[in-house]
Amino acid sequence: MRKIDPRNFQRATRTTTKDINRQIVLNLVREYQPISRADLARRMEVARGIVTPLVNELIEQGMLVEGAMGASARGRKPTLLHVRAHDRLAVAVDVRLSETQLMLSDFSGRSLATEFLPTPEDPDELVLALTVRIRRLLDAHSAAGDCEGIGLVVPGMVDRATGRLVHAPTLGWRDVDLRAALETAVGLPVHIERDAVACALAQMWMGQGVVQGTDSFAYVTFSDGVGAGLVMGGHVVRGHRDAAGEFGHVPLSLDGPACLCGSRGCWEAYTSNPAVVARYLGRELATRESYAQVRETRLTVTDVIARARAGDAAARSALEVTGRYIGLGLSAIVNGLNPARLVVGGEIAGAWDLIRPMVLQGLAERTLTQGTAATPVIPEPHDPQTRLRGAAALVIAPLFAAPNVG
Amino acid sequence: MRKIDPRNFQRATRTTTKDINRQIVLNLVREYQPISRADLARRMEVARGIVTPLVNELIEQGMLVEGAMGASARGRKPTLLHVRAHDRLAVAVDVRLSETQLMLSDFSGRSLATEFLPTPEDPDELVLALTVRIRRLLDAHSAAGDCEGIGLVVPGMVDRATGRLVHAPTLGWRDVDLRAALETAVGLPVHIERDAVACALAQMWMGQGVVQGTDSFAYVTFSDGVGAGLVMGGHVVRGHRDAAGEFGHVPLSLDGPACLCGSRGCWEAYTSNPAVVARYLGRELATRESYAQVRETRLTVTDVIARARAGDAAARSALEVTGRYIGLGLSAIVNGLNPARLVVGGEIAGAWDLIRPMVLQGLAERTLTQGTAATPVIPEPHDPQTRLRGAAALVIAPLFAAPNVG
DNA sequence: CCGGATTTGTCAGGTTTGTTGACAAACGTA
DNA sequence: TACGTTTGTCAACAAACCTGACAAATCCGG
Repeated sequence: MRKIDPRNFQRATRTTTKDINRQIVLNLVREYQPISRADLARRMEVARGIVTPLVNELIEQGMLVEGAMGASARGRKPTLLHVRAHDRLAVAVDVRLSETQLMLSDFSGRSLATEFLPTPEDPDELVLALTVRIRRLLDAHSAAGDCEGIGLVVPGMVDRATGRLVHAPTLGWRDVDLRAALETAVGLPVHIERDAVACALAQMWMGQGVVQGTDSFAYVTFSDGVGAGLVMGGHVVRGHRDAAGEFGHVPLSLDGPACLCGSRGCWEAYTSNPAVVARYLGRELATRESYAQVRETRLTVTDVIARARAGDAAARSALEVTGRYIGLGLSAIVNGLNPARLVVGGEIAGAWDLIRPMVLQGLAERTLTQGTAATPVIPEPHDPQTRLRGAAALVIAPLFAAPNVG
Repeated sequence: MRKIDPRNFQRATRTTTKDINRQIVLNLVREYQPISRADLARRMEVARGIVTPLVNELIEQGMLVEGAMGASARGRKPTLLHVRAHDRLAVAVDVRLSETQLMLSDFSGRSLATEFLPTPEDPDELVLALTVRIRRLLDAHSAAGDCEGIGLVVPGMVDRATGRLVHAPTLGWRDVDLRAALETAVGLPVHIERDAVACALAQMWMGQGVVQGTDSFAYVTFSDGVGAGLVMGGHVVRGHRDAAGEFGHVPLSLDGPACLCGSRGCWEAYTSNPAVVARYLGRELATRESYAQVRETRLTVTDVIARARAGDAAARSALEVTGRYIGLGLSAIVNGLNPARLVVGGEIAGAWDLIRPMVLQGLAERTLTQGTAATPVIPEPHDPQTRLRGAAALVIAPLFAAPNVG
């Protein structure tokens, strides 16, 4: 039940009905392909005569293609429809502190090529390096299809209206206009988004089905920082200034370990990758400097997980304690938003078998009802593809989204 | 940008365009009344010929009425349109531990009559008592118009699909089918909702403008418990099982004061009414029993506020400390959802002048950016009308909401 | 007092859709 | 080969937006 904003509404025109139905057809094909016109009509509960012009328009637009003839027990064989995906390309870029990844992807999410480069310290250099590599990538695969846009995933806050990267704490960048710079350099539309939101989009649009059938979930990433991408009622929740999802800074304790945000006792200060390593080392994250000291050990969460699997009791215990804190923090999301599912990403998700009981215990400790305590928590083992798929989704998803009216 | 759920979509029919535009007209009249057809056409950027049939349909439905002739500098005078409100009634019911309030309201939110009764311990008795009083109320005001429904606000979790009250901790009720019982007894449609959500609806639909022009805000109530009603993108966020908004149980400290939910250190345990009184009395809420002891003193937050105003330093200090905790907890909502505004309701909002600086300090302490730290916090001094207006909105709002398609 | 200018509300005709029902094409089977 | 079944298309109708014209109502200057 949405209120119509009398200052900012979208009037329905003569073509609105068709726009809506065309988009429904498109999404049905995407979901059930290969599928015939007659099948579409049955799923939409309309006569076949309505579907035909919608499909033809989508074919003309280049969104759908006709494929082979299908099988049928009796009667005329249907011509099957597919989403046109294999000759439409998107460049996905994932900027992280450790490295920047590029992927050339088709519209089904299939990867055609991947590249890595060290992330430069200066954002201008990044734009330069990306431009060169994207051009080379597109030249090398020009036969594969046309590229329709670039999706750029960044570890920090974004202003969608202007496309500026407002603040990326791990990179130390502030107020950089990445979108405009890359758009003019490459000559393709650029979509920029925060990493956790992109991961949520990846689940929503290119996922393997763990959030299928749900219209609300939260994707929580544990990495250098902790953040969430939120989907409620089929909508991505971005908040008033695109700052929603920073659950990493809900307090677990007002005077707990120091957090890089400047506060103390944030969930992130208990569960981020440096926090896990510090816990394993028996060090306290009492000051900001202690983060640098932990980093200097060059020990990673992946190392800690490997040692735990090798029988290191201290590593195992550090992970289990972390698991409980993860569950405790998840309870804030569950109590506050009541999503149908929680998806947990990041390196620590690779140790799910080790931490699962503690996560669920922590979650149950602070949730209010049995129903919310039973919210399924699904690990997504660390997979660089997720963020890249999210980056591709930035280009692809808008073409499939519902038109907004009312 | 919403994804169309291929398993649960709403196809557009021949009348969808008109349905959307009719609802837009209705909302424009509601916002700008009195307003002429020609003005509506200008605001919608369509020809006047499109507006006329939409308006006539709404008049026929009984949603609009024509009023007096308007003034005009030159040319023919317009006939002004109004939302038909003064002869359409709704019964608003607010169930609280201390007492249950009834209001007979017209569709503009104007109160025709108010009644109070002590809340019975048994839900069946409540239905009985409500039935008698609602019938009497409607008989007494039968000349004022027809009643179109009952809005029921309860202090607890609700299952909207079945209309059952799942759990109301302060009342000690579990799994009560209030809606069905009241519907059959009175013979009018009953809409049931959690109190914080109803308060958010009151702001959204019948508010005095503090959230006008924003499509996202959180209404946070501080009373026996602490809860929030969330509105994001014009939508009320209810979550997967109508349990969203329970921010009262985000932890401020994992081993803080005991909370009635069974956990420790919840925001609620620092900021609820009993917590404020306990703070003033210098008592710790270490166990569940301590809540009963605090209640036995019969001291209320209103008393504490009065004493603070009278110069009681301990009272003043208790309120200020509470203010900081309120701000600290609000930061979780701001970081997690980034609403455009926060509205604070409950008794403590009546002491806003005393606590404001501490609330803002607490909020700024834990928010990530200047932008989010500057989220406006608007007090709504305790006003029993808010919840009752929210109850009325449960009946009224669905008639004005946007049709859902796509 | 009258004609022109202006604004409002309505209406007829054109266009674009959904909707309905009919029909040819394609296919398997008796 | 005849028949039933299924698919895809098309024509006729209805419902909505859209356009442009027009009558009604009002003010104002002469």
